[in-house]
Amino acid sequence: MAAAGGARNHTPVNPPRLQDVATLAGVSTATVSRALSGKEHVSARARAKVQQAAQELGFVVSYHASSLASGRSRNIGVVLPYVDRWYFSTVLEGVAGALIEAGYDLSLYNFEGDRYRETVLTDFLLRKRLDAAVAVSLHLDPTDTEQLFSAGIPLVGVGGTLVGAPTISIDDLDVGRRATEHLIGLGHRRIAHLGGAEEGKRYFPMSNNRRAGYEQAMARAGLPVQPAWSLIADYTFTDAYHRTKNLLADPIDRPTAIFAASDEMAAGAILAARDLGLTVPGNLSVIGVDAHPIGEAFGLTTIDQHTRQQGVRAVGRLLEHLAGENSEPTNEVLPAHFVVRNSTGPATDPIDT
Amino acid sequence: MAAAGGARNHTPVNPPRLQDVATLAGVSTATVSRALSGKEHVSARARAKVQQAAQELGFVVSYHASSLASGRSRNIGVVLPYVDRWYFSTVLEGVAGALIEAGYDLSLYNFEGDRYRETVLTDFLLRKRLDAAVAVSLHLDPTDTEQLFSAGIPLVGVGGTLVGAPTISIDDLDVGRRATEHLIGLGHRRIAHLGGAEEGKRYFPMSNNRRAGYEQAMARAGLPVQPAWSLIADYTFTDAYHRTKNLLADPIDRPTAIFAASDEMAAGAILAARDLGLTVPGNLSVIGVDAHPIGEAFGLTTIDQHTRQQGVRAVGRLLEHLAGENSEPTNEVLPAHFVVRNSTGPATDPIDT
DNA sequence: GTGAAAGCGCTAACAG
DNA sequence: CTGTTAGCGCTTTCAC
Repeated sequence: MAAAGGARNHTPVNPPRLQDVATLAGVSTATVSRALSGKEHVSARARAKVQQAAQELGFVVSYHASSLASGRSRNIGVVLPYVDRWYFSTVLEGVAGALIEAGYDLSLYNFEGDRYRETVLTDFLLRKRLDAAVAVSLHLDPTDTEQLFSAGIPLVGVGGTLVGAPTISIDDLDVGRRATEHLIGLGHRRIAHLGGAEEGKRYFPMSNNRRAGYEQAMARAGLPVQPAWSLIADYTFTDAYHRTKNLLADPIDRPTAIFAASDEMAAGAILAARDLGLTVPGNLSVIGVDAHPIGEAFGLTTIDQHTRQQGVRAVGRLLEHLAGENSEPTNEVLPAHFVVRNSTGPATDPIDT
Repeated sequence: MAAAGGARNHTPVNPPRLQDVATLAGVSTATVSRALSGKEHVSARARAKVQQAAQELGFVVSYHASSLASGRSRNIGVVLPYVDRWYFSTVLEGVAGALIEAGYDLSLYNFEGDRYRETVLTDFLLRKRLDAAVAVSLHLDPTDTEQLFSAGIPLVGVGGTLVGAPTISIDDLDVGRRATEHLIGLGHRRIAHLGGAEEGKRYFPMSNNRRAGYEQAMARAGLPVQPAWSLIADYTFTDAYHRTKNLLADPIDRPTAIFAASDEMAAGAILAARDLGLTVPGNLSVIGVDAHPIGEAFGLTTIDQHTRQQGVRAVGRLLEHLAGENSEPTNEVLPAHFVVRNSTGPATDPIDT
């Protein structure tokens, strides 16, 4: 038999059940249930009595019982590869806020890179406790998604494409192109790119697309893309700092501008330039992507991808899906905007003809 | 009646129930339940048959049913004021990892400052779906905690003290004192502090304690604490950058060293100094707290508070508590260590006699 | 060691 | 509009 319920370490009071409220209000449990969940077919009078009684008893429905009986749990899973990185924690803030507003609980599943990928997918996500899930910047095989779908868990993706599910993202190719064109428009011809790695099967092709946008813009302008100037970093400030320092070490043959795929990397690049005695944007222009708060102090020009909003919109899409609307597995593209500060300026280096 | 179960948007298969496994294995549901939850009193043979059958059917227990019947949900709540700030997201990573290892689900509750404080405390936490909760750097009134306790939700705090519950923290007073003494030991006498605000009732007195440690060290060394040099910032890089710039503007009357309560603020201070043409540590020494990854590129001297580990330990403590051990409401102090790089050096400014 | 059976607390037909 | 009544799928005594 189940535990008698009650507190585990203090005043062990038996929490009131729906039946208690019904008795006190002088109605049936069915009416209490309807009244409390805001359903139709309850007289104003009954509703009032029920609310009064529930209030008096300090009643809160048991989610387990409610979920078991109804098949819905008002609980959404959020699956991501990292939580201590800016992009992910910011999307998470957006998702969490939107979920609270909608009255949903949030179950967090962190892969920690690939470490818990299998465990989460196999042991956690399938326990039928989720109404749906949002996958942030994750690459899920059709096998993985199919498994979730057939467990009755609809999915919405953020940050790229996901087979068979609706997704929210920005146009990374376009972002890469616009950032590069901003630099080209300022007269730069020697432009390097600091992007992310492909990262196996874990990620959406975000990094690749921004890099492709860079290459496309360069090609259109008839500019060469030197392999040595197309760097791969791990999206951290420090890694970008070190790689940029090496990149800029040669005073004769160095770029006059850098397009970094994230603001943290862009800021690291700026610091590296300064440590080398170069001025920004005097000797080097730098543009990033994100509108990360650290960019302000660096005077960083960037493209705002409205990260938090991506999370908010993902929840919106999910709720629409749950309501049976807009559940086509299409990709919804969110806009991204320039934020021009002063890390980018006209190319002046005489070397750069 | 409840929904027939099954998928919501693809192949609507009825998920196997415990009964199905029992039938296939030729035993009773009671035996299946025992076997699958690793309990005693099951013959090796029965256990094997059950596991085989469960495997075959792809059976996963329904957490709602299981929780309702047992009163336990293997679900822990994590409550914090922000998730998009480094300290919190890093503690969260630690908590999430430890929880996955232990087979627990994680429900995330983000206050967003104070925005959802009431909502979370009132509407979400009390729904009897949590076995316990960890509160990260949160100030909870005895009223709040008592409410949780009597709802049967044990609590563990991280980052300070919490009335009536076990807590994990570092010794902030000591950290503040050691950081300041490091500076004093290098010969500095004009030392400023960049700390956080008291922030109403939301936070643990972390900021205050680090500041108190600073004041204590200064007093012991017979050094004056100028009010104008005891700055209050919001823990962000950018705010620290601006405040430090103002602080250092006066070339005659300015500090030769700064103790910042976080690495992000310390890094912002370093950038501000450089923008003013000052060298670090030549003209200004800076020390932070955190071991934030950004510190490396800045060569920042800091005190590592092993943030992730605080989260891991909190879960450890919680599991002990749930197992009935070590449930005294005591504070467990974790160590913090110096990481000396090159943002701190001997005081050389002639002004500083 | 194993099975029968009584719930856990709530929801949703269905009948009235 | 409201009450009655089956369950939702599992855990856990209790008897065998």
